[in-house]
Amino acid sequence: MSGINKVILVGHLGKDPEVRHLDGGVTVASFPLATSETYNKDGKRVEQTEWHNIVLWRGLAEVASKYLQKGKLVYIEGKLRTRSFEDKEKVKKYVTEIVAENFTMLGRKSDFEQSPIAPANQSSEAKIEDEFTIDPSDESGDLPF
Amino acid sequence: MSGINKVILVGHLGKDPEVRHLDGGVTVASFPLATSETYNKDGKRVEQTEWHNIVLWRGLAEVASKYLQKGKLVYIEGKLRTRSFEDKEKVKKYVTEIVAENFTMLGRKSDFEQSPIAPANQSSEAKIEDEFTIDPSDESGDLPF
Amino acid sequence: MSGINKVILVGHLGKDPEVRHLDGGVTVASFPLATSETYNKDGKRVEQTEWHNIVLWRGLAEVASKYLQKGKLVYIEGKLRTRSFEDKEKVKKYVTEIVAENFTMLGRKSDFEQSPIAPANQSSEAKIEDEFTIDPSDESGDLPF
Amino acid sequence: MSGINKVILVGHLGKDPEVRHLDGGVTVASFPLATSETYNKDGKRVEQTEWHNIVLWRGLAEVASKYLQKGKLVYIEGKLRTRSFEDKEKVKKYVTEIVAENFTMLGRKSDFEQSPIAPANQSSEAKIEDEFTIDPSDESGDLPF
DNA sequence: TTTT
DNA sequence: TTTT
Repeated sequence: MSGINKVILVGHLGKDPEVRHLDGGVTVASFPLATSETYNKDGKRVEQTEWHNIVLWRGLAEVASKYLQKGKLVYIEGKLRTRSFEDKEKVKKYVTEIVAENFTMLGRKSDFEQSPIAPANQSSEAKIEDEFTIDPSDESGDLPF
Repeated sequence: MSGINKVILVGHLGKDPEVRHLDGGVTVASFPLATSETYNKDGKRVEQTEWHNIVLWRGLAEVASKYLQKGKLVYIEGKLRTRSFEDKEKVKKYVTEIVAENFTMLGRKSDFEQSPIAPANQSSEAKIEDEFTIDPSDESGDLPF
Repeated sequence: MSGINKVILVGHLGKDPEVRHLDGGVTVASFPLATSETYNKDGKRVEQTEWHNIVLWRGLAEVASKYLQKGKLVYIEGKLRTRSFEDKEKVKKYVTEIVAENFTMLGRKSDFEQSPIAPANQSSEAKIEDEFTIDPSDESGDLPF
Repeated sequence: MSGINKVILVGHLGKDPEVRHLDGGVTVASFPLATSETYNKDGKRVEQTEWHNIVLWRGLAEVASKYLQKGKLVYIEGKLRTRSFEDKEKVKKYVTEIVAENFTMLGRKSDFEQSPIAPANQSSEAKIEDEFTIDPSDESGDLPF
């Protein structure tokens, strides 16, 4: 029996993506993402920040490592996964991560142009877009009815 | 510049999916979906139903035509698309549709067993699941960190 | 029986919100929102823009009229509603709208500081936030247009 | 600066909700929720289940404690929150929870009629609905466990 | 610890 | 045109 396990986040990267290449040639990337919420408490603006562990696989990891950097604003869609691991003292611990299924960069063209990853001499064709969507399963065309 | 255009629905099919095969061999399916909302008005339970035009393409259309039928409860994720067309009197009109990107059947095994589309003599291996997820871009495996 | 009818959009306002005050003192605001999607077609970047009719009620309409303007980037959560109306020629037509349930402004603090709606002499206490979330309780009723 | 932190789940309760009344009179409820995913691996159906810690506050906790029980299928919308606590050995640990913002029961009327919480002699007027939506305003605060 |  |  199936269910739904979906997470939608808009926030800023706390660090550059950390990329690893596994034995089978599979790429994995991960980074922390902050989502902040501002609310009034006794007439004062309080900001509460939540940190999320984002994990991306294969093609998505490759694209993330190219385009995402510390500080960037990003929309992420994925699913929750809690896994256990042993720390250095061999104590079993749990982490909950968001396994990304697609992401979209939000923000300014200028952010990308200033970016250290965008070579200064790139052709206008190759310009990184203001906002950039990755969504492999996309479908379009004219509807016939 | 990109954005986000996402729809999430849980509701019942108003009709069996209508399937069409286009010239290029592409399959398209469509059906109406009802999402009902119940609320209290002056102490009485009022039900308000919203009807949605669901459209599915290619592989998703094929699976929908096999497993979905009038009355079934389904979770649908997709995007909004408004398109124009001419009616019989050549008047330009607009419709807003939900182009499905994946779906999950919700409900009971018994619903599927009673189903006219489930042949009585199928092996237990091929039994249609109580709930059934279609999500091509899915990714899993053990995380290496 | 209930269902789920949820829409999530991130896009730019096509116009300033249009605000109306109904007879009962209820405020309604509406504006078009564009969500753009960029994809590759035969090696070329193609941008496809979808336009959505956003409707906001009461408190949410008030806040929208204060903070949202043409061109701003906004996250909107709401539900789909299709309603019929008669055009000038008394022909029955249908529109599908997104009735907003909450929204969050995305973008730059500088956008807000430059804003014509932000008086230059406001105290720092009242400064409009870089991004700003509104999340009141849901609202419904008959749409007056 | 704000962001978006949203979780959407459809799954079954692993246990009855556990309800606590805090000193200030605030009610908190919590329960584990299972979301299962079925996929093909080498021609075999594999089921992977993810467990989520659901937390509900105040009015939402009250309604959950009345209507939700072990085994029920439910749609939950909420936000992620990771908090730290000390275990019995005074070791600092972290848990990630979903703080529910609203929920909808999915499933069959018969489920509710069989329910031990539905007194046999209630009038048909008071019958618990097949599916039932709760959508109060958001709630937050420090979790007491 | 759910569900099929 | 669904479902309860």
